[in-house]
Amino acid sequence: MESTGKRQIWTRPSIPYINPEEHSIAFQQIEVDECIDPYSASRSPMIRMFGLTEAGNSVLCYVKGFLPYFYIPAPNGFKSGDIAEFKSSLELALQHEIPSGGRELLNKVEVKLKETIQGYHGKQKCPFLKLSFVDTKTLNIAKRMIEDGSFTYKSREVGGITFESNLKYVLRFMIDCKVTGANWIELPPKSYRFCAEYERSSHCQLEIIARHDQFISHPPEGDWSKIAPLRILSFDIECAGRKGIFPEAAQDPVIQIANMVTIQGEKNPFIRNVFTLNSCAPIVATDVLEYYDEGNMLQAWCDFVVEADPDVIIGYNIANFDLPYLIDRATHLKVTRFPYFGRMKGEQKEDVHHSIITDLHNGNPETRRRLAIYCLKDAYLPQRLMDKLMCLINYLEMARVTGVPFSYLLSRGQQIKVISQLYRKAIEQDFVIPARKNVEGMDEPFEGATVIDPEKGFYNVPITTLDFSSLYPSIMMAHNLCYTTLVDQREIENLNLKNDSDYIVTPYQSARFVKAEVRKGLLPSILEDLLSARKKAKADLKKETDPFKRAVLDGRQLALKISANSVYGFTGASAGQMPCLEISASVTAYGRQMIEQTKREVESRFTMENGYKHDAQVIYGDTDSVMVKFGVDNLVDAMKLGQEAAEYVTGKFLRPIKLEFEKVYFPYLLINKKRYAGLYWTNSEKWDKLDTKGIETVRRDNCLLVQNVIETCLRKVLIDRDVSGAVAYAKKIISDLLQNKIDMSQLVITKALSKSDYSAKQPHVELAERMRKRDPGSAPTLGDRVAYVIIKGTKGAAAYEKSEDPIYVLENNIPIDTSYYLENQLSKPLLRIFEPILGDKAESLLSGDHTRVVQHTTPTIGGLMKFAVIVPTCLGCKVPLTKNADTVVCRHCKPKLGELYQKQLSTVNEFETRFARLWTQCQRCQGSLHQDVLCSSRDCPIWYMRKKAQKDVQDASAVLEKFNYEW
DNA sequence: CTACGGTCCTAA
DNA sequence: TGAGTTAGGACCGTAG
Repeated sequence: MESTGKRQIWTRPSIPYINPEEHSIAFQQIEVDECIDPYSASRSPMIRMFGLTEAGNSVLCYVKGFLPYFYIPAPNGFKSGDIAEFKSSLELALQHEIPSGGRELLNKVEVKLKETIQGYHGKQKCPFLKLSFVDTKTLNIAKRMIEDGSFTYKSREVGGITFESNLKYVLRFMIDCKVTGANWIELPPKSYRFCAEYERSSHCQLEIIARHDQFISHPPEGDWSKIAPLRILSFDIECAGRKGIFPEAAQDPVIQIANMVTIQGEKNPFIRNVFTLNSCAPIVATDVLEYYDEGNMLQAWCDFVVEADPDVIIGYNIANFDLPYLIDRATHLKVTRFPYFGRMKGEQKEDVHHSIITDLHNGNPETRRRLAIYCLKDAYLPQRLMDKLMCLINYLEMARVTGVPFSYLLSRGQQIKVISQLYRKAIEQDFVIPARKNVEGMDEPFEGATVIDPEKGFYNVPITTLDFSSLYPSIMMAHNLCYTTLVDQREIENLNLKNDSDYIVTPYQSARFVKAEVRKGLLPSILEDLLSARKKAKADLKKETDPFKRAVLDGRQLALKISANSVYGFTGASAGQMPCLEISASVTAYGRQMIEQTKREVESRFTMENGYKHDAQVIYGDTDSVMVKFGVDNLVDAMKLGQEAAEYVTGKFLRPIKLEFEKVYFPYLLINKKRYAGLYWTNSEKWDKLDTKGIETVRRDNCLLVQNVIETCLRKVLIDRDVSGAVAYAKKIISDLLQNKIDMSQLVITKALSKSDYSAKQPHVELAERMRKRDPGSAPTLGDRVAYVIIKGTKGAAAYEKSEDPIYVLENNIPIDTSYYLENQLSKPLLRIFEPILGDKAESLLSGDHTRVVQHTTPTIGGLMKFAVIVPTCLGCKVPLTKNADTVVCRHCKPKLGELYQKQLSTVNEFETRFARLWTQCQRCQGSLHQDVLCSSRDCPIWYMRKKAQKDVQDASAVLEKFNYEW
């Protein structure tokens, strides 16, 4: 044993005595997946539930006996006596496709009274055939044979359409057995048995076999909303990078792996250790495990992970950097057992273990990709870890609310969550859901929301904002919009339905829906459940004092809100599983009417004629909000009127539609549709924040210079109310820019490379192509963000000809086209901000002394900047020196050589210090300016600063070398 | 020179 | 196989 550190006991609590005949077992499942029962002759599908008990024992529960199935409408005149004949006929057809040696493929055919959710047809249940199969493969073949008409029964094609045939086995199981994501499962006595040793396949403490119809699935309510004591491993690696080079697994050893294991709900980690290569000074409250061979260290770490047996593994960017690095490194060192760590012994997976959370970040794919969980470092630790645990809890709550398994939240989209809920609602009322056959081109676009024409300008008076809360969900509830309530003219006549009393006509092409009194829609019920649950969660949150319970509740209310909002998107997803334009287009049509009506109501009520001090004016509005200038000059009045207006307008609409007063902007800068900034007040004492929408500060396709300048100017204007200070600042930056005083990291622009085939030439696309020619390996690929700077080029050259890789620019001393940055990046955003405030005077920003620079940049040779030669200049007086001479000073400055050497020496030292500092910072990008960024992606200002610093060190050292020739 | 389409990214 | 929606500003290149 190389390790000199003491090993603690890390294992889980020992297993209590459990007698399956007498005792029940309850556990919280944290993941559900499917597998094939290796001990069944028929290779039956089987469910696996991973989880842990309240005591913290890990559980793997196999659930047997659940068979996949789907429905078809029973053929005309089908009687229960026909079942046997139908069954053997379909069995025969299946046997023909899948020779199974006589083994049964179609397990069961049953007649069930069901109703399609598609359209209102007078609440009539009809006979459907429920077809259960021995496995999913067979199910899919049967589905195809029925859908394409190749299966016939009594010489007639059967159905064509199938119902619920595209629901995945795992989700089908969960829905039927009322299992939701991450809920508690109870196995009553006599309903389960422990696996025999030979049946075990995991490191879990309890491996159990249960049946699908003999367990209790507890809804996550009351006591069952608790969270089991998850063991959470967080780790962080350090590589011994060669000086100035980003670590590569083939070269650079892992020198340290720091780990913490925390039990969910406990304050402090119960394991803190560091695996180090070679010796390491003791660290407070941390076990130091020293190894003298890297392979041994990696192997020991792997064993540690197996032993600590975490339920969840988190770390800063583990999925993108740390884990791949460790695995590559282990491969390089031939640590063969390495990639096998995790819960399942032997079962090798190419991807990482199921319980590894690669992504705990809400937002778009981009922010998701650069997930930062935390760094196991310094003082950041407790808060960062806490944040990520909260994140984990939010996900658990999302899984519970929507009913999907945990992993779906990371790997699947929004639709599956709605589908899960829809199925759960549908099954209660014996509805069946048609499987969408072909994705043919029915994608007629539909009209979206209204954006009120803005009265652009700078408002130095309070602007009150009124918002409809959950607009689209509330519209669907108020008008009972659903698949099950949509009714056509023919059905209206058949069933003798009366307009207004039985059904309503929506503003979208006269789509009609029956009212809730005739039939309550499924979607409105889902939304009601979600929103009332949210109300409850928010109320409980108010009362709760325990921070963990608060976190659970907050995660819950957030999950409920997001879920409610995605229902509309689901009905409008033309390429999705169940698009319904009548619903989605009616929702937006109502929304358009409502925002217009709100504007009218506010402007006609709050008038001087009605006794108010001023006439109110709606100066802007988007989708579900209106910005109102009541004309008052103070926050208190603006808020009071906002409250009054919200209540007044709410009264004009159907329940549960509600207009709310939320905030006042003061001052408010309205630049354009979807572009504004303002100081945000929810009480009249203190502003909450500077709110910025759509403008350059929040856009990723701008360089940092533009983001920072605009941000600073907005703060100076809106918070400090210092317009002249903002102007002076902007002028200073422009002057700095033109004098090349701006660090290149501020000038890097990044844009996503989203297609492989572009019609128009663009800077990032052209650069990616050029980089591919230079070095296909390191060039950006589809989906990457391409970083570039604009360099000097021939006069009139297009931007796409002047884009260049920032690294290349640094390494080759290529001059930046600063005037491009002024004219094409900075000037328009600055003018847009200052024009509403300064009027025509804003133009002076872009002309004047600060824009006149003595140009002493190197002249360029033609357009081929790559070959530009930097003429060496004298260190003392900057006079150009003769080419090819290995000198640093001209003859006049020779006497000052000693002094200049000292100066150069300190420059080198300075650069080295700076480089070292940036290197530390860059290793994990902590504290990067705006977000957690992936260092290895070229989308990180610190990374460029570090690159630049590295080059500075090299250049300065080279100059220092040259002194050798001087004496 | 203007108009317009392609592209990116954001608001809601 | 698996994918929420539309509105809209801003920039750039190119056709006319």
